[in-house]
Amino acid sequence: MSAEETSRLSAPERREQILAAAAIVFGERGYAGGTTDAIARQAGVSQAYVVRMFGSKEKLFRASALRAADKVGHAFRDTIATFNGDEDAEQKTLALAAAYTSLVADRGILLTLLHLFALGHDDTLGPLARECFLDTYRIARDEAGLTPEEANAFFARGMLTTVMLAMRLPDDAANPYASELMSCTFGELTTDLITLSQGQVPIDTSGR
Amino acid sequence: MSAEETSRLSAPERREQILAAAAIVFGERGYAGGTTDAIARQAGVSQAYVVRMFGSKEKLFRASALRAADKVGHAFRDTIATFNGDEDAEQKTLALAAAYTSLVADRGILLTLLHLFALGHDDTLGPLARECFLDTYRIARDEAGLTPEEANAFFARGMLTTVMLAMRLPDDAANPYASELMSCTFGELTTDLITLSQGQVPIDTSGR
DNA sequence: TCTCGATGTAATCAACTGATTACTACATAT
DNA sequence: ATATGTAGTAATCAGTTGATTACATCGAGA
Repeated sequence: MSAEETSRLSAPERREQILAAAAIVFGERGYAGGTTDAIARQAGVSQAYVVRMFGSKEKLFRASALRAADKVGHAFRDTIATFNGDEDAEQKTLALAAAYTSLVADRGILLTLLHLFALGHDDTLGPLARECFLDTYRIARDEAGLTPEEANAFFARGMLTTVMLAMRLPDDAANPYASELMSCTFGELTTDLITLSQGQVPIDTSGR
Repeated sequence: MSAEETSRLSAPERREQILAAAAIVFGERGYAGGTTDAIARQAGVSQAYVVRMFGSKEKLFRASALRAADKVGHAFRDTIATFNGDEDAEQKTLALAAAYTSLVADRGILLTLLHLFALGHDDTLGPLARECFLDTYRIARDEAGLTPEEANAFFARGMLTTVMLAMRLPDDAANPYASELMSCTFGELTTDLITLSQGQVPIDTSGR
């Protein structure tokens, strides 16, 4: 992904590339901790270009968060579209959970959303956090047809999953408590998620 | 809390005061976003004093996170100490959940932990995050005697609770989806948590 | 009362970082 | 071929912030 010697790209292509880089950097370091320079480096462009394309770091973060929430929404809707109406709640929940965990492969988006949620006290980012979260909740309730209790249990599991991935618990797979918790949370996908999580290379950290 | 005209205090007293202020500031703004100056202002001391007492911002954050995890551990152990061995899993889980939500009153500690967990990719803070989390998990498994599945469900609910509070979802109590989700997650404590959450005044944000 | 250690601050520094500006290079259409 | 708009960068600036230093003030014990 980084250090690609791509020549000129169209603005929409660069935009997507920068947003992908932003998801990784913001996902690992959060809003305040993620620098536009680190994002630029990850995307293979100059820091000035990143700022100019999005106007400001905050606008870039907003775009990054909205893109992440959009990806979650699309993954859910794609799954819901496969329902034929005969599924019970457990089947639907399992299918949605599988869709959610598959998003781990899209590096950074789940972690960027977690950082966004954690910044709910911020005057300008807080409303965005609540909007993104409630939009997703709405999909589970109205489009997937889960009951409040089912949706609640589903989101609880989702949050635990996200936090465990943010903590890099798969790095502690040798720890019996960690491995027990992961098996219990991820089920059959545990080994897949562990290899997936450990295969993600660190972002460039050297000076400007 | 802030702008107190307290005269000289002993070092341990100041230390605790600064740690309480740090929990609030780090809880709202995260590690990178929380400045030593904001913490100093919240504690009513100078920025230089905050840094010197803890050596560095990172050491202060570590102390703040450890203190938060310690408070969670103590709350759990205090609850576990009331068990007489006749409780079933649901009773124990409910009692622990009540203990956890009561920690919301200790402003910032749950949110500081969430920010710590979200920084699990950090080279130096990541191990601390996993340690704090697994220590708490260990208490639920070995000291409270929950099964892996019970502990899993308990932590899932706990994470959802924490994220909802971080997002300030109680501010959206007028939103039917938000209120439904809160009722479902918090049960009878919903109204208490809403008033508690809304009573917490913003931290000082004016210039240095 | 007079030290002397501990509490505490003002002033300042150096590094970092988001943003801006002026510029270059490439592609496409006429 | 040349003009023009778009992609892209190097250089630089100004504000912020963690850290350091030198200094001030309080209180307890000899």
